[in-house]
Amino acid sequence: MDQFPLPDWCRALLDPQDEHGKRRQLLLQAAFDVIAEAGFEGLRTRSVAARAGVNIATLHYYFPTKQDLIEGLAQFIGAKFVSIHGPRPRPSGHPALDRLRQEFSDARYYVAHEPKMLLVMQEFAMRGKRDPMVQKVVDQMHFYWRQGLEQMVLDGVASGIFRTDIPPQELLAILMSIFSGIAITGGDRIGEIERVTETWILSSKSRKHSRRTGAKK
Amino acid sequence: MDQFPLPDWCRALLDPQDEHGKRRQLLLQAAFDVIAEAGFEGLRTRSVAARAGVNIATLHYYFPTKQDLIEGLAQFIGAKFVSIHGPRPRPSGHPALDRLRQEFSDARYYVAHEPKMLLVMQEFAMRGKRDPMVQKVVDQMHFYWRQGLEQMVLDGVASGIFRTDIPPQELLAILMSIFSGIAITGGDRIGEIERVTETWILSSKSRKHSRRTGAKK
DNA sequence: TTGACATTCAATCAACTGATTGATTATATT
DNA sequence: AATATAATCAATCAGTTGATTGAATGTCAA
Repeated sequence: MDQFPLPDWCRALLDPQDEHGKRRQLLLQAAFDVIAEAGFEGLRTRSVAARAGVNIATLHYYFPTKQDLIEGLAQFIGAKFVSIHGPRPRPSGHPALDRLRQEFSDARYYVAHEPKMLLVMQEFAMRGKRDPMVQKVVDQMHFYWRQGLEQMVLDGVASGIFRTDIPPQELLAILMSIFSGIAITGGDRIGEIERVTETWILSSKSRKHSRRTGAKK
Repeated sequence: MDQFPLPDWCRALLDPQDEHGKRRQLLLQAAFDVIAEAGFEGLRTRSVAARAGVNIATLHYYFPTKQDLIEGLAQFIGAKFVSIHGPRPRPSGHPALDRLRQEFSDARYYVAHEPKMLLVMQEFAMRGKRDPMVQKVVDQMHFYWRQGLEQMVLDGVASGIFRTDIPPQELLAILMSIFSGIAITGGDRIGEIERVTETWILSSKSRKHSRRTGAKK
């Protein structure tokens, strides 16, 4: 959505200049679609080639093995994930609160406009359990996400906008659980969850910020 | 662990008398193990038969098609899921709080002693998206779980042990998100999450109950 | 014993699947 | 023009996979 600072490890994948890179992306997008529809369970190199409109041998020209294709796609969606965001919430004057609301905005955006992304992400998270190369990328993304949230929590507690009677690490743990839960439960009720989260996490003296004027459509 | 009241739809599956039923369960357990190790992605009828120590044709005698095996397993783990629980928490005098702590106890127990169960459950949840018959069973379990939590929330709010300034449906939504999150994030930090949850959810006048004397090993 | 039924398995089938081969075409370089 | 390189594809291979067949084995009642 907006421009966010991207981590180093994902820049190269998102702006292809050469034909070779574009062709690669076409195949990766095809693989993405196939997995979104049929899961890893139904991922066939032939399906990917057919969807991309190329011969099966051409696919193997760009990705010598199926595993190469999968690892390439892991990088691809990893890069996409950190570059796609929901609309920025109206600034509240408190960076930590803005960051929290951004997280919910992202969640809403993915559920509404990029459901395939969440689905494929889940597929990769599960595959990672049996595929070290995939797990590496998953861990990378998870670390990046966790780091951002941790910074938010520390900032929020330090600045007094978040309640200070709960250790930051505990806040971080439950927030991560909440957002992970949203991603898999499909994300109905995000509105309710956001309201409760703010009620819970904001310090009593900062409750005046607790509600925005209206929800974006 | 303890005896819990079981819903009707899962009794028949758990106490086999006849040889036929036992053989069936042996095959289902084998399928469970294969999925736990390789996911649906790696589920092969031959692997299941081999692990059960029977001929592939014998498997097809009990489960004419692979789909039959999968649906049978869905019922099987559905039944197991409602019958396996963590140890009962020490009674606090408040049913709703006991129920909440039971939920965390269950979460701990599954993470520590039945990690395969959580893994396979996730596999089925994902497969359900492309398999209506599986989804039916998944929905059944989800509904059963949700209903129990909803009852807890309503009870907790009505009895005043839970804070009353948050609508019950919002409490329910975020609690489900939290527990879903725990199940997939692997469940480290359950202790922290439980502490924060109680801090958040208990009404101010009932905080004296908020901590137990010690955590079970 | 005989016959009906349930259970098991070796052998096999047809379709699928990841990957390779060898030829062909397009583009760029000398 | 001649040569090299990149890209593409039809055809094919070897191994896999869900499922079937038909024979063998066991069990129990008549």
